Amino acid sequence: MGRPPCCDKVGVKKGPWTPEEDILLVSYIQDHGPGNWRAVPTNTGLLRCSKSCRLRWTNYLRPGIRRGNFTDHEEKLIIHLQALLGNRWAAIASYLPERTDNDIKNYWNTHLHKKLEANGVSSSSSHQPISKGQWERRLQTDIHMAKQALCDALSFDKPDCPPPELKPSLANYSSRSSASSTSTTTTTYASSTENISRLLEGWMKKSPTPGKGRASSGSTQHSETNNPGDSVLCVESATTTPDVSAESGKGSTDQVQLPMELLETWLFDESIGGSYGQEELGDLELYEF
DNA sequence: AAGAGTGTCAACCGCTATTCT
DNA sequence: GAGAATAGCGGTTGACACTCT
Repeated sequence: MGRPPCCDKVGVKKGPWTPEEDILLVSYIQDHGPGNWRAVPTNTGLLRCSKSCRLRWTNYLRPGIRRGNFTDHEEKLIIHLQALLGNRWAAIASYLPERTDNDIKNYWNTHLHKKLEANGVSSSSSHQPISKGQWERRLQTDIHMAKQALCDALSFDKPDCPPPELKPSLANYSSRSSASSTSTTTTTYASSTENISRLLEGWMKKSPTPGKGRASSGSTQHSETNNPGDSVLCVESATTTPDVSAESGKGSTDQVQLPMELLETWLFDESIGGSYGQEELGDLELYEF
């Protein structure tokens, strides 16, 4: 015996969300908080399946989301992380807390991938300069080193620092009046989030931590042990399978803190699969938390 | 001005891991 | 423990907007 179905498959509406539907969803989440998605359609009267409600919330209605106008820094960070993690968009999105995995994925597919190919730079998903096995062995070793570094770091009595999604960049952003003030104006409703963000302001003030999902909401992605100013990146590592390659993207994961110098090694050392040489990456500043 | 071609992105689909009964 | 549903992820699609001819 399993759980009851989340929603009726019959009569489920598909296609673009209307403002009315968004308001219904936001109002409900304002009162109950995100999560328990199977209850959302029945409690709100929305003719949407729970999956669609969750997607709408995490990708468009959730507070603190910025849409469009990727900065140069974000662009380069995405390129770096894609080279490192492959098409693990949720993991990549966890390093850009204002962006959703779907947004990053779209941006990669429509802009960055073409741009890199035009420049003759290969991405890790399309071409790897070393064999997968080689890369994985090196990755395993480095993850081990990173874990060791983390253990060492934990042995110090350092104050906790917030996970990336709570870092000042997001906090500053979340306090802005409009989540889409920098986005390109379009005529489609879905891209016009200003009205929604206004709705959400009240909720943001009284809600402690929106979202409790995995990578897209980010709350389980990051250890709370890194400190402000520490040059580390958080990278998931597979614990149940050695297949931690970019292609896999599945399997249970745990979290290790990558020292920035190690990340730099990964990123710039072509012999271990760093797809981009220093000259290609230009003046990228590595993202520091 | 109109049709064709191309680009963008919101949403859906199918899958796996996790959770629940 | 088994089976079923949910949550979440990445890949893909299709509608719309924009550009070109």
